[in-house]
Amino acid sequence: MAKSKSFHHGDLKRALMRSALEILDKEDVAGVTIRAVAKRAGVSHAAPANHFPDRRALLTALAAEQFAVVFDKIRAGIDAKTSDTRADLDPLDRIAVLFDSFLTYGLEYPYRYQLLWRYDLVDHEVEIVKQPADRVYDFLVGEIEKVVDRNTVDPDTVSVTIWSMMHGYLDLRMTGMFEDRRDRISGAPRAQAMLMIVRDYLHDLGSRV
Amino acid sequence: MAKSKSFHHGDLKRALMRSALEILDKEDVAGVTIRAVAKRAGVSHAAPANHFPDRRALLTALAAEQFAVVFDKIRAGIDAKTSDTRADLDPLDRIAVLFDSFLTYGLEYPYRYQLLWRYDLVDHEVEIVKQPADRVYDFLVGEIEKVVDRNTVDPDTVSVTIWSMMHGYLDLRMTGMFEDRRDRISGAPRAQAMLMIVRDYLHDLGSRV
DNA sequence: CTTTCATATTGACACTGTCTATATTGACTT
DNA sequence: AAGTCAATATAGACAGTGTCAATATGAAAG
Repeated sequence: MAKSKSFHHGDLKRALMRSALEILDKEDVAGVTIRAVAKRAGVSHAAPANHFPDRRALLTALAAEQFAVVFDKIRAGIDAKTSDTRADLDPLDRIAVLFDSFLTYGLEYPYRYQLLWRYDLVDHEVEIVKQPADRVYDFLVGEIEKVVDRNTVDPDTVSVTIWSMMHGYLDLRMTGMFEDRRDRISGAPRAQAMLMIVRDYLHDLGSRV
Repeated sequence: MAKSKSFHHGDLKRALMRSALEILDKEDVAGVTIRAVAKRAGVSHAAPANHFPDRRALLTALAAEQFAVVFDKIRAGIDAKTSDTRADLDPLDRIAVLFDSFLTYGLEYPYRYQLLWRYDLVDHEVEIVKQPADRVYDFLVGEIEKVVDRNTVDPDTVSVTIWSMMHGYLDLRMTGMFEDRRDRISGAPRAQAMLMIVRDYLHDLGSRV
């Protein structure tokens, strides 16, 4: 085997990513310093350099992994609901699962979620990030295209709009923008209400065909 | 006079904020370091401490100012359109102006816009930030309440949804999420198309009353 | 057993924010 | 007009950061 326990430390790369994630579960990405991660993994401050050329590379790898996690969450959610109802879900229900998976993830792991979109810390051009991120987005576009009539409205615009709404809500929540009176119904219930708006909108579009 | 030219430097506080903004127009907020701002203003690296206890305070003051700028933009936009048509705008048009002002600002000054929502760098609890930010948001809520029927849908949720969409689009654009095929119609035209969706949605809501 | 080379360590450098002690200087008091 | 005071600016230091270079370690290959 090539990846188990062999060298000085034994798969330090994985250990570093795990340490980084553990920090990210407690604090802001600012706390994920090379030195802190190294210390937590029990190695010297320069050891990570052998596996990640710089901090950006470490955080990029972490984000890539998490994008994949989100995609798996969506897939699992759809599978679960499908086997429940013993029938294929219609596009609106599948979009609802996407929406729900995303919001659940974001509300449960705010710092992980934030990392995903820190373009100053994560390289979104690199393939290991692009691919899993695309898979999620493409899924949304695919479902929207099934629902929407091209002659009535541009499916791309609808996709961008829904994705924006989803992300915007999570991002703004973390700034505290929606706290206090603004979010009397906060967190998941609010998200459900937002989903209803999307549902209504899409349903209306469908019936206009 | 108390604020013109008097002390060692002469209203260094203003000069520092101007320097910071100039940097922010060229690069990420990461480039807005205390030392860089000080150098640009022609003072020593510790001089800013007399006016801002720490970097957070400087960035908070900057964000506060910019929130006010955005609000003024909206107000000016509405005034302009009102004097054009020589009649009061209906709520949908006023929301359109809000939408447009925000997106124009965000697309023109991406780094300024991003600073507004960096809760790790800006104190959103402090009054100088809260007040101008609230004024913008309250404006949106006020107009939505005029359009929406409380029995059909919760106006708060609609406000949160629209605000989220607006912010989410700008934020995601900067990560590159909507580049390439995803945003063939990019920037302002895409924003216009999104606004259309909002318009349609709100209009339908209105006609259901 | 020796060589080899990926991996890990130590130490250094430039940069950051922030603290302390010191110097400057405009404005007010007498 | 002279002298005091308080606000403002400076210089230097410190701990922390990412990253680079030189060195050490040790598992696997010959």
